[in-house]
Formats: sequence, C-alpha cells, structure tokens
Amino acid sequence: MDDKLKNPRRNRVKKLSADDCWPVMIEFLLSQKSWWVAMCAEFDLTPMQGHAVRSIDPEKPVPMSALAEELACDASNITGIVDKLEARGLAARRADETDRRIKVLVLTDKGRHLREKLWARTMETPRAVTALPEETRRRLAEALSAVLEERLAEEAAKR
Amino acid sequence: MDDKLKNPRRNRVKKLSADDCWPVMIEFLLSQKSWWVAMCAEFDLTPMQGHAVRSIDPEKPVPMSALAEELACDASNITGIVDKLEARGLAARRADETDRRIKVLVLTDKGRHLREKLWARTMETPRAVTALPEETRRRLAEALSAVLEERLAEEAAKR
DNA sequence: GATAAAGATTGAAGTTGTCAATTATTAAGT
DNA sequence: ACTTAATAATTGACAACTTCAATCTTTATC
Repeated sequence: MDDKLKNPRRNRVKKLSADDCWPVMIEFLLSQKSWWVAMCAEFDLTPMQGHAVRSIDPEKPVPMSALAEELACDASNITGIVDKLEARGLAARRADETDRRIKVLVLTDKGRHLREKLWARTMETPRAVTALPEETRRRLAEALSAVLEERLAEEAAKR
Repeated sequence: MDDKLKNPRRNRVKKLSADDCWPVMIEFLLSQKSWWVAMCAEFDLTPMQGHAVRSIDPEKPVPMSALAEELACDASNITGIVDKLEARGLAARRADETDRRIKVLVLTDKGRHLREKLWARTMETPRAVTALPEETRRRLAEALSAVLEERLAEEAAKR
C-alpha cells in the first residue's frame, strides 16, 4: 500500500510532472549516503577531515571558528579533526596576528597536494551522469542550480 | 586561484553548460549534509533509526540482514539500532517461520504511525523548490530521474 | 554425523555529534 | 583603570555510528 516510502519512484510513469521534483530529489539525496565517505576514504581521510581539507583555502588562513561554521558543527569537534590533520602533516595551526585568541589554519605543501588530488577525484563525473544526453545534463545543471540559488536567497532574506 | 574547490559555483556565469552538471550536483549533495538528520530529529529519531523506520515495510517483515544491506552498514550496527526502536515500542523482532537463524522486523502500530508522519514531513516540498517555475521543476525531475535510472542500470549490469 | 556456512549478537576501538566547563584573550561599561 | 562581558579554543563526558574480530545458534553440505 505505502511502498512509495521506500522508493518514491518505484511505480513512476514515464512522464514526470513538476510534483515529482522533490520526491526524486529525496531519492537522490538518500541514495548518495556514502559517496563522500568513499571519496575521502581513498585518501585515508575521514569524512570530516575531507571537509576540512576542502574548506581550508590554500591562499587564505581560516580561523577554527570559521571552519566550524563552514562544516556546520560544534567548535569542539574542530579541535580533534585538526589535531589529526596536523599529526599527518597536512595542516598547521598559527597564531592570528591581530587577535591572540584566534588560531588560524593553513595547509602544508603536503596538504595542498592532497587537497588537489581529492578535488580532482571528486570532480570526476560518474558514468551515470556522462551517459546522459548533453541537453539533459545542461538542464539538470540549470534547474539544480536554480534550487541552490533560491535557497541562498532564502537564507540571505532571513538576515 | 583554486577557490572552485570550496564552492564550485562561486564564479559561475549565468548560462550553464552540460559540464556544470556534476559540479552542481556535488554542491547540492554537500550542502544537504544535515537535512535528513534534522528531519529525523523532529521525531526523536537518530538518522539511522529514521532510515530503519523508513525501510521496514509495514506489509512485509524484513530480516535484520536485509535491513543491513538496505542501510548499507554492517549487520552488527543493526542490532543496536533495532534495540532502541524496540525499546520505544516502534518495532518488534519475530522469529522467521522457515529459518530459525533469521529474525524479522515488523513495525508496531505506533511504529507505523510514526513512519507515516515521518514520510509526510519528508515529502513536504521545501520553498526553494516550490519557488521554481513549474517547467523548471518538471525538467529537474526528469533529468535527475534519468541519472538515477542510469545508475540503477549500471548496478544491474554489474551482476 | 562432521564440517562448513549463514544470521544475529557482542565487545573493542575509532569518528562524529552535543553539551557543559575551563582557560586565555579581548571588548565594554562605569 | 578596573571590573564585568563576551569571544576563541580546548577539554571531558556521553551518545550514536562505523568497522572488525569473535561468539553462538541454526542450517547446509559432504
């Protein structure tokens, strides 16, 4: 009776309507549970370490608190995550010049190198996407981008 | 220089091409990190408990091992997760009739009720999606669905 | 009937999450 | 200036999730 819960598209018809948009997005989100985990595991990074490496701008040191916000987690988590990056020689803490409470993070050469490899790997388009017609991919990019734009606009409006 | 890593769309132009498809999908995936967590939290469920509730078909008991596969985790995790669902009176273990090694899971009335509320909440389309033109939503549904279809076809081909 | 395999559980160790408390430093109020 | 806030980072306690190895029961296989 209610098998749509397990798989919203199980009984879908060929032609989809605008009402199918969110259900399909849900299925996509739920099915991609371990994608980033696997991506990071290839470089012996935990998911959060991967996010940290991704978020540390090689050009500009980032305060711990800024990283916590970027990773949407408590500041206390960042300490341990950065400890491990530092232990592996991927990142380093430095004192902020103007405010001594702040510790900023920088990537080491090793960290920068890993960051580039991680992102190159991440950006490898999966076959399930390249297999699609160019026009379909272009539309998907446009539509999904529109959702992200809209969400950004909403968040901006809250402030 | 390499700020695309942090946000692939930071410097994007208005017109997107097929090559932007995967980068945009990545951004969408990474930005939705805590969506399911928040969804489950509204019903005092942990993310995995939520997945379990979602995956237990009310019509058909599911073996622990099948749940482990569905949730893409080790069988040993399921024990603890189901323990808590059982403690809350949402699910129950039953012996399989044909194979006494197997324990199958069923939802209680309370569990079924919660499952319906959870899914109803999950299916509430966010404003960022409803705000889009109908044609955009329809195209997004079609394109994303095509990716999922393609991936299913790939997985099927592996066997 | 002995051995192997499968299903579920347990225990140990590591990662991630929240929360409260602590320390050091800066900002604000009077 | 001096006390009081507030901020940045850390620490410790505890729960959730993950993997892995080991165990136990039950079924399959030879």
